[in-house]
Amino acid sequence: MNLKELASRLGLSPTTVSRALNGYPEVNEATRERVMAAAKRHNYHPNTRAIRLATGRAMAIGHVIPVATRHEIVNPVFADFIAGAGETYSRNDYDMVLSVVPDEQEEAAYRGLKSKGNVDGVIVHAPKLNDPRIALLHEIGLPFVVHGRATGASLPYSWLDVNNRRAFQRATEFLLDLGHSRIGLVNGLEFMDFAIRRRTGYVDALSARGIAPDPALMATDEMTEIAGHRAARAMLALPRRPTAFLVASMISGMGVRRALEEAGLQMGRDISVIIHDDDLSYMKNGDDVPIFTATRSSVRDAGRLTAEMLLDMIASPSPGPQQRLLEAELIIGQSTGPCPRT
Amino acid sequence: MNLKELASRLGLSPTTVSRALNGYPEVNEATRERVMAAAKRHNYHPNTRAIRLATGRAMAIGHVIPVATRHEIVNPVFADFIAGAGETYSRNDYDMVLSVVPDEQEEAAYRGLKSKGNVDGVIVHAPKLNDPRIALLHEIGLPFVVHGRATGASLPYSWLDVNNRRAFQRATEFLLDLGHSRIGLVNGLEFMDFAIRRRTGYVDALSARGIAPDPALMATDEMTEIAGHRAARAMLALPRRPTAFLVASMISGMGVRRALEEAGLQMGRDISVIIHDDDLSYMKNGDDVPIFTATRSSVRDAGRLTAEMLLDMIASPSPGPQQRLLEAELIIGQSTGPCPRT
DNA sequence: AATCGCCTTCAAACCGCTTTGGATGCCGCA
DNA sequence: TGCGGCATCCAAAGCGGTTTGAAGGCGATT
Repeated sequence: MNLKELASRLGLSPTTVSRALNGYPEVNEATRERVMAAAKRHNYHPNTRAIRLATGRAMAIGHVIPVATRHEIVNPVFADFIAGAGETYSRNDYDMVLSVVPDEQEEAAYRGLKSKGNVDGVIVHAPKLNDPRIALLHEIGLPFVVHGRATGASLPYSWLDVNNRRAFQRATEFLLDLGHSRIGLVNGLEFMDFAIRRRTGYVDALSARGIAPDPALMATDEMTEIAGHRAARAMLALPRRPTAFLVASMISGMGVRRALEEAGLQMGRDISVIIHDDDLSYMKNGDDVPIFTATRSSVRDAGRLTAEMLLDMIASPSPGPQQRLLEAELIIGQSTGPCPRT
Repeated sequence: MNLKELASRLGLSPTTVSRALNGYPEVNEATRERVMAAAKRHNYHPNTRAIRLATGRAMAIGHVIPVATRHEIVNPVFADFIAGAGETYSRNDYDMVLSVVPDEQEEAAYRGLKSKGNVDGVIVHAPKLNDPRIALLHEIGLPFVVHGRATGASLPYSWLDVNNRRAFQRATEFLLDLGHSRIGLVNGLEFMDFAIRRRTGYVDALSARGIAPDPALMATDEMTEIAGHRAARAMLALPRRPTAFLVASMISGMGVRRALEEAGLQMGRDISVIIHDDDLSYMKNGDDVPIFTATRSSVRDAGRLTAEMLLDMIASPSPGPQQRLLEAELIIGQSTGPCPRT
């Protein structure tokens, strides 16, 4: 069942039927209702491919996911972000198209999306220091919003980010207030923008109290259980071990916890841990009482909001970029306590 | 730059240019080369929307992700499966479109995908006992492949699955051979097809040795750290606690490990644990030596293969369904050992 | 020399919708 | 009575490709 057939059944022209269905004013209300009823009765759904060609809009948003032969990126946070963004798309009748490409083909993927007209815009994930994608997308003229920020970018761009610096600064201060002064930072990879900001927050908080950051207490690696474990174990083996850890993610946190348990230390009593909690749906930080004290910010909400921002931009392009900074909450769990006297 | 313009620059008709670019035989080789060169020079990429309308094919595969207000589903396995499938799509110039919809709209989502012509086929995730989606997709005539199987389905369908029953049977036998006889099963939700099969494997192995399954040793819940911890702790509190655990996932396994550590039990010595390892890229089971003894099967490979199967079916429709059963490997890690004498 | 057939190329229809630029009919008003 | 204006509706021209049916050119066959 297509437009033409529906129109002929109704004894109307395709023009009128199209307008009736799309809510244009120049059609008689009685006619409109007749058309709507017939459309429903015959289960008519306009062909998306035709709409797209006729309107020149793709009604789709792209997400390019570079996938290295080396691991990284297919990160656990991604699934929840996508779920959030996807909800927004569904509500607005947009499609979400994912391009999974080897990372050396990332640029080609963006260019292809634009020149082949597959999408109306893209969301940029996991921005890095001096991320080249921002200049690239400007050049090819594809609307985009970055989830996160890219330190070093010279061009203006739209973004939505969590205040990572502030979150880690507050977490550090919280630990300092509990009497901890040797605080291990188990950070993500520090070419990732968020990791840079988190370290800054940590360093700033220490410096503000006159504590010089100790490089031996600052680890940077992938946010996996393995890496978290490795980093924590190394720090616990130091002559003056840390009395607290600040950890980049829930998963790293599990590795840290494993190291603590191996060392016979009880979390929350012998040693304190704060993690960053993305509030992942399959990796909750406890039921009622949080396991870990954490800086929390829902990455799923971020997905929802980032997508909304992009759809807004596409619907009503404005000159300047849109930007939004979310604050993480600091939630108190069972993993922190006063620094034990030594 | 579009076909018509390119054609006129070359002094050819759109027909010829189109055929030259698409490798049709009825065009002079010299002409073809001239066309190819011009296309490259002018950076011509055919408009996807036009191709789709003209050919009637969407060149896209859909994945419907129902998202409950309650948790579940946005599961960690999903990201890796998608990454695998996405690789296949990219290689074949297909788009991957994800529909994230509230679960009560799942049926409508499939119908919409078909009637609006957004996709050429879909992949069905996480099949349940008597999954209604199979009959639905048959009815609406959308090609599909199921990742997993759906016990109770009466219609034939294509699927790719891991031999979950066999994997858990072998794992159970392995533990039995080590002298364990009280083995706790920390399973996923048992309306999920894979969880049913795993339990069957476990029960079969026990029965074959004349051991009656003890309901107190069989837990079923979501595969989260929290739930794994809860289940293991409950079993460890039994008068006759298990000496081994068989666990549905890496993440549940971390919860189990936490329970063991709380109970002061050393994994691999005091108590054995086998998990199922989906070989997730961000949640590796150890570097060189596996942490957990595990039944392993890469869900990313599964994604790749499932997508290939679907593309095959679309390219050359055959009457019968395609089916493929992968075997999991049993890899030995540090979490298992002989049953300690009591 | 006329005919046949192959190799190339092209004009035009088509995919299913949107949108422009009228057309038609009717009412109100001068 | 004549005409402007409004409310409705429609024919046809896109959108940018693919594909059908046909035609021109040319060497080979008879």
